[in-house]
Formats: sequence, structure tokens, C-alpha cells
Amino acid sequence: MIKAVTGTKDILPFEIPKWRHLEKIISSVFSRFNYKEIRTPVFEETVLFSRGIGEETDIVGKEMYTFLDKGKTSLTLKPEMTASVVRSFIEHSLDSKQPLAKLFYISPMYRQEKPQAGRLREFHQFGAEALGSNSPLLDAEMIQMSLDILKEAGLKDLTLKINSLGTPDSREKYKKILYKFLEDKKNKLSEESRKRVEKNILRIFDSKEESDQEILKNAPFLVEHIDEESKRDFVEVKKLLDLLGIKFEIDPKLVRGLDYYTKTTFEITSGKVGSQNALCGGGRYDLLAEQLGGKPTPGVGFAAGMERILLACEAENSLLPQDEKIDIYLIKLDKELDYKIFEIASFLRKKNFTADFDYGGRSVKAQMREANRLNAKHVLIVGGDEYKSGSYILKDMKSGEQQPVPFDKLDSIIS
RNA sequence: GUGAGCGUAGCUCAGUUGGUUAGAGCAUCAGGUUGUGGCCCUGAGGGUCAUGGGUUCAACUCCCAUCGCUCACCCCA
Repeated sequence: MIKAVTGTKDILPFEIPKWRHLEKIISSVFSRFNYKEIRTPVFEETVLFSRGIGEETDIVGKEMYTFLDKGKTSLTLKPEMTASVVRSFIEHSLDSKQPLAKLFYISPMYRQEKPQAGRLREFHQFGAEALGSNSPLLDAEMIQMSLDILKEAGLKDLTLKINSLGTPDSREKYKKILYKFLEDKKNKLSEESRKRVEKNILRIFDSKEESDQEILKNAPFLVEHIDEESKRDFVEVKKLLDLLGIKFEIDPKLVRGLDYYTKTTFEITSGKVGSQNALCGGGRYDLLAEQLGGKPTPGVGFAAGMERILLACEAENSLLPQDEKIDIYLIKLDKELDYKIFEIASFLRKKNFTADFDYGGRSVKAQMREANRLNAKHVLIVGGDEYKSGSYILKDMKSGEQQPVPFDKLDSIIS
């Protein structure tokens, strides 16, 4: 048997209603904030991601689906959306018609990781990007939109964490300060942490070892060493969140794993899903556009994982999809009435009713059972004496009552 | 990439210290008298017990390998 590849999943018909529901919430919230949808290709030139996200990141370093096309160009299935949106923004000069581009997307993404709860190789994200302003108002707006969507999906057990990474310059300075602090304590750290000191010192705060955390207690935090402008903006974002009544935690350990982030970053986690509990993450990336060859353009955005949100919804028992109903199921009493049934169904469908019928020669009982299973609101029985005298029988499935309906009065009665 | 657990019908699972035709519930289909659903009753179909080796008179049951799934680490949404 040929199965779906590891880390990919079919979204089956019975699951579609909850996806549609979530998608509806997403586009409705974004449209309230006047964000416009953008769609970009699933694959891009590999350099877009290696240059945009950063060669050293895990995403680029070991998780990308990269292949050569027939012209020997290296292409990559998009592992995230920001680089693509910025590429498109630059390519089509989206800044020419208005000073600020407010964009959103819903799209599949691809990362070759080992699958686990809330982590797939093909997964779906939605998100937004605002390009052309460095106002902290937009940082706050991004957080507000994410929370609006999550709350409308019925989620309650949420935690918002924020941090500021400062500019790359100030971050480099801070790394040196942190390194100095750890230098003489290095041999007391765990093996994993010692590696991090050399490779990716900011990640050292993620260590789960108690002894490491003990040492790190007195370590200098990044937020305290960032540049003045970043500090000012961070204060501003916090003020705005207070204004909106949004609760947050400052998490000095929050380090986004993509190189393009600057200044304020945030993450929203759920207490109801497994260890992959980040539903949503984002932040500012003021230098990305320039890095990708465009005009210097400040930007801010976020991305959220739809599978994870749906998992959280399930755990919180929200987003219950209602049963799907069909308007009318057609039943034939005589097997020779196939043509007639086909004709009536087509008539009803043109009138915008959802209609279905049995394509085989099943018994009336079986047809009724099918109507019941499909949650038909009505059943139209065709055949027998009533048919000979010029009418069908219309049955209301809820009340069980049925009445004769003359051929020509069908649609007026049903509507 | 590392580690742990699991793999019996479409689904959820039983299967006794290895012993002869592998079971249940749900789902599906057909019936329960001439043309009617949801409940109930009866019956039917559906499994190379993940795959390949090995041990044994005998393996779904024990051993090994492979594959797959799940969860965790890592990282991230």
C-alpha cells in the first residue's frame, strides 16, 4: 500500500469543517485590521532562505527540502513565509502605492524534521507582515491580532511572552558580555551548554539542567544590554499592551531561531498541547528587506501553526464543528425512476439546494437510512400512487410528517 | 540526528504459561413481508495477526533485523 510520506497528513472530509472555521476566523480578523492576503509559490530559489533566514540556523542548516530543477537551479520548498513575502514585496515594489504594506497569508510550509505531536513535515501556517513602518504600534497590533484569532478559536490557556533582541550590533556586544560572564564558570556547565557557549551562546538559557540554571541566575540579560532605540520601543510595546489589557510575561530567554529578528519579539504558547507548545511567534525584522536586496524597509510580523492551534482547540474542547446537513434526499419507489430523480436533483441544485440520491438500486429502507445518515432536512419520495396522480411526497425528517406536493409547486414549497 | 514505546478487521481493542477453523464492540451491507429513517433484533462480508528471517513437532504469542507509527530530546509554528 502506498501511504502518505512521513510527516505529511491527509486532511479528510470530516476534518474540513474545523479547518474552514479556523480559516474564516483568520481572514475575518485580518480584514478587520485591513490586512490584504498574499499568496506566493510553494518553492523559491534556495538563496532566498539561506540569505534571509540565516545559513547557521537549524531551519536552513538541516531542515530544508532542497532540490535541483532541470536547469540545475537550487530550489527549496518554503520552510517559512516571511522571506517569500519580503521577496515579493521587493520584486513588485509594493511600497510604491502606499507607504505601508499590510499583508497576511495562509499556506503550507515544509521542514524536514522528525515528526512528533504538533510537528509535521508539511504543516500549515497563517501569519501577517507589515512592511514600511518602525512604529511599535504595529508590534502591538501583531500581538493583538494573534490573540484575537486564538481567542476567537476558543482558546483560553494561553501565555504571551515578549522579549527584545535589540539590533544585531547590540546583540553582538551582549554576546561578548555574556561570554565573559561564563568564561570562568564554563567547566561547571553541562556538556550541552558548554557546546552552546561556543556555538550559539544565546541558546544557553534554554538549558534544562538545574545546575546550569543556577549559574545563569546571575547572568546578564540581553534586554538590559540592547541599544537605546530598541529599549525605547520595547517600553512602548509594553505600554501599548497594557493599554489593550493584554497580559504578558517578559522572557529574557526568548530567542527566536531565525537570524532576521531585531528588537521586539514575542511568542504565544498553549498549556494544553504537548511539548511543541508554541502556537505563534513573531517579531520585528528591520534589516531583512535590505539584506534581500531591497530598499531599507522596516518590517514586523508573526506566524502561527494551524495544526497546533487545532490540537489546542481539541484539548480545550472548542471549535466544535456542527453536523453538516443536506437540504434534500431523493428517494425512488420504483427502480425505473432513475431519469426522473436525476432530473429533479438537477433542478433542485440549480435552485441552490444541496440534493443527493441513491445511484444504485437500493431498497426504500436503505435509501431512508442513507437520508438519515446524511442528515437530510427533507426527503422527497418519488413514485407510487401519488406520482401517478401528479405529485411527490415531501417528508420532514425531523418531525416525520409528510405531505403530497404537486410537481409544479416543488421549489416554492421547499424554500 | 539521539532515545523510548507501540504495530491483530475501516476504527477502538481482546487473544490465557507458544497448541489445531484469530474474536468483540463500533462502522459497512442485507433482512425483520407488499412503498419509509433514527431504537431494537437477525444475519453477512471484511484479517498474508506490519514485513522478512530464526527457535520449535507447533508462533499472533519467544528471538533478531527491517519498515512504519507515536511520544520525548533538539529546534520551532
